[in-house]
Amino acid sequence: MKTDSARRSNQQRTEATRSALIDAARELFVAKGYAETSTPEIVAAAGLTRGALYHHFADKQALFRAVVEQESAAVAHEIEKATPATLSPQEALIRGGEAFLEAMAVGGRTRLLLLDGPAVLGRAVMDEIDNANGARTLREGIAEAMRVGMVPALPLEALTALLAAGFDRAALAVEAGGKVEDYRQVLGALIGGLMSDRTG
Amino acid sequence: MKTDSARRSNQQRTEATRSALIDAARELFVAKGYAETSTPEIVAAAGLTRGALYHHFADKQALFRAVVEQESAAVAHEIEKATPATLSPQEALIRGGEAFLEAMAVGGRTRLLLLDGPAVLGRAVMDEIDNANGARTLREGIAEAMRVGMVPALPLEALTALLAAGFDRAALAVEAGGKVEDYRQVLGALIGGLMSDRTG
DNA sequence: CCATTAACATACAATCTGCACGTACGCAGT
DNA sequence: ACTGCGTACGTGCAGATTGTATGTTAATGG
Repeated sequence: MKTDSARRSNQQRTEATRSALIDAARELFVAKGYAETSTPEIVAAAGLTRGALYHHFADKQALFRAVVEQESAAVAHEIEKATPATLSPQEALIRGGEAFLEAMAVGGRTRLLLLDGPAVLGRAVMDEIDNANGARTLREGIAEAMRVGMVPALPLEALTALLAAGFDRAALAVEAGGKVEDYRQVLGALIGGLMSDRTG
Repeated sequence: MKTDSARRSNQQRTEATRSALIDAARELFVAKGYAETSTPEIVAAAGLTRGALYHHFADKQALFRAVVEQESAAVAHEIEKATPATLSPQEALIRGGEAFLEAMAVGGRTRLLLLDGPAVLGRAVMDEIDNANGARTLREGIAEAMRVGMVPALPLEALTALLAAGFDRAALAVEAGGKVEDYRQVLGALIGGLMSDRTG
């Protein structure tokens, strides 16, 4: 039971090196982008060799996917933390949106999740990852709002996708120097307009 | 003044090979993505050598940018064609949106303009390209609608970006198999809701 | 008609990726 | 505790790719 650094179980070894690789990769992917980051760079930063990398991950893309999944889960977690089930659908949507924008302001999340992610992994994989994390929550929230009549009956999938796209774009714009207030205001107007709408 | 194939001026030579490279590159970039397409493949498809490519373009990325710019201009052109100045702001927005979705349904435009483009060239460059083409038109249309009071006073830049993001996402979703009608309906509801809104 | 330059083709150097091979340590069975 | 095996790596290699430097041909301008 000694937590010695030289004497560790295989399980903790694996855990440690996987984390080291993911963390090092994350930093480089964020700083230089996926394509411009080489595996020698990554393993050097992690204090390992490419042998370790290709033992734990099928290829460079699989490592990138692990980074993206971790990041997506982190964002989803922050959103869930901000939207307890006790909130009304309306409050949940608003708070969730706030939490999303705040979470996406961290480090290089926009680049990982909104730029390189879709291009490297493909939109289908990204949708899958999003769905396993935050997007499902959003869709359910909207469905709930629709059931209560807060929002007109519209194709759920489409509405979810378009709202998510708006939030994504807002996160991108804010990181690029746009004023958060502007985007919050427009997002609010868009959602608010929807709620007082009969257009169908 | 002979348009002989063997006897041609430098200008038409340049024009011809640039087009051949861009066309061949477009097809491969669409089919396999930017990263998975090699320059030997491109020049082989164009019936040239890499010498020609690197003579006309600084690097692979510059060739990709040329492809993206051509595609963006094509989309913008189709939108302009569908929105003559005689239309009311409201009609122009609706028709423009329709035209956009239709134009984006062509070949691999979503991949070029919405997936690989932002990742390879960066969001800033893509914004620049969009602005030089279609986005400016959209912003002016919205500004006009705002001036007439059709749409509440909101930060113009933000509103433009979020609406554009919605249309982008709709184009993506439609290509992925989503029903056009669904997205048109939601898009309409979003815009319609905005017009009958006091949220500000 | 000649000098210059543009428009290529070819050859080369530097990387990078993925895999095959080799090794040492942890782990289960006896 | 000893042994056989699989896991967790490190190392070396082959193929491919990018950008550049060098050479050649053809067009252009004086």
